[in-house]
Amino acid sequence: VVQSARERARAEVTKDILDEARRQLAADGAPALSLRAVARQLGMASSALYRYFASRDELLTALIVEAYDDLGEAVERAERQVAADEPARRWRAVCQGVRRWALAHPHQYALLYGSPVPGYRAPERTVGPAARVPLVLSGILSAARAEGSLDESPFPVPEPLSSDAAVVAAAAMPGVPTAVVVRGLVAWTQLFGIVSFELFGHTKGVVSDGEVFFAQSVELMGRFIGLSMSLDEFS
Amino acid sequence: VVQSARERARAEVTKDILDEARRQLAADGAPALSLRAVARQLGMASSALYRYFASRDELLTALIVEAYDDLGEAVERAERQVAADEPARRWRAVCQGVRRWALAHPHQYALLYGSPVPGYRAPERTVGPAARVPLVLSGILSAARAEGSLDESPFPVPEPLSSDAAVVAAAAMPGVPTAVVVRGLVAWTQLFGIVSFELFGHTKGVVSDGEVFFAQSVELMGRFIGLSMSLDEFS
DNA sequence: TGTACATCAGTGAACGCGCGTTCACTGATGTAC
DNA sequence: TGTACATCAGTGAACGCGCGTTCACTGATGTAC
Repeated sequence: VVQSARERARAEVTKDILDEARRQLAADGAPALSLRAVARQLGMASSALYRYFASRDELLTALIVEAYDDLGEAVERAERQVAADEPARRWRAVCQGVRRWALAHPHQYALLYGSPVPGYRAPERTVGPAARVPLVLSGILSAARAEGSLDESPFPVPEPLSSDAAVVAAAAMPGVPTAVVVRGLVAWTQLFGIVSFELFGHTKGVVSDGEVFFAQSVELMGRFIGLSMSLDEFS
Repeated sequence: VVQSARERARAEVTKDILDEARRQLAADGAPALSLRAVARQLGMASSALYRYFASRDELLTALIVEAYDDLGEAVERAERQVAADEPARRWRAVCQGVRRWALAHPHQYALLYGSPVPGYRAPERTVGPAARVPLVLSGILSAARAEGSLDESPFPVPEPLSSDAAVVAAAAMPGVPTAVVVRGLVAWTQLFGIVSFELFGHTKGVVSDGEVFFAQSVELMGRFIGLSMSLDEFS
């Protein structure tokens, strides 16, 4: 792949812009991010940025995609470090991965999972990256089910319901019963719920040790899903 | 209580300002709320607002307190409409109350439970109103425990953990075992997690019917807590 | 290999807008004697 | 009951700031013959 000087320069400047935008996002949060500030820091005219991003929203979108991918990669990496045939450990690794990434990147987490930016509509290309964590989770469920270690008994779902709401999610987990899919979705919302609450300050004055509470939550929700979470493996 | 004309006028103008601010918040979201726009709508000079609120942050705080109280009241009202000695129904009522309020007031919900406003620190006086929903939840747990209908078996918590993290929350529920308190906290984070996900668009393309999924979630988490959720009572 | 033309990155000025907050002031309401 | 003074709501101008986006332009890089 041969790149002309122009192409190389373009790639480099694009990267510089993203780097600086990411830095400002991490430092001051998404609402404070401005094209002019980025340009100023890079020593270029603010109008020059329009050669690279058509608008502020496009820059925001690039940062969102980046953040989803960064989170997805961190979570996938964490999962890869435990044995593939031990769903309980994979579940723990994924949950801890999400929390750790969130604590390390609070403003990017808020950009992804906090209040939607008013007037901003997420374009199609954020969907794929946003699906990485859910995909990892459904992989764990599928694997546990396949190897027969999934306890399907604890929580039967009233029938008229189970058939309905989770159709789309179920497509990612062929063979997994709908009742289990629903439990997985509930655990998914709980995972991000607890992380958001900790990060956004809602557990202040309620929970004394966020890390310990989170670890407990992971154990409990793991069992809720039907994974075999042996107590002695818990560290 | 006799009010001078001045006092009456002051109370009225204060109310007008809050009404208009609430209207703009509900319409465009917190980031778009500006003192100048409020003043403009009321036909007064923007500087006049400073006789009533020392800064934009103070106005925001007033709106936050108001929103917490509105949510708290809605939830308490919903709970009061079911029998006090049926914890399962109370749990359902409270969850539905939270979701309904959130759907009816998305921007206020986002103000309370979305990304923290950068640079804004919530003052003490938001703490009480913010605690209303958690208090209602802990009341349900306490009542269920007191009447002996709480199943404490399903999820034992590893011991080194249970003693630690939930001390503060446990104080609101004397007599309730720590393991149960932790389960309650987990359910609490799940409740707001699922509502946030629905409201902020993270279940789009995953869940087809938000209402049905939520109802299932409520049943499952009710059982997770240890409440006796009889299937046939489910509507 | 050299020339003519097209493409493209970057500039700097400008448009049009909005914001929070301060300050000296006017005039009305309230209070003390 | 009437007067002198203090309190307070509201005004309008100003400060100082920042923003996203457009546009005509320069000058360098790339391309076709």
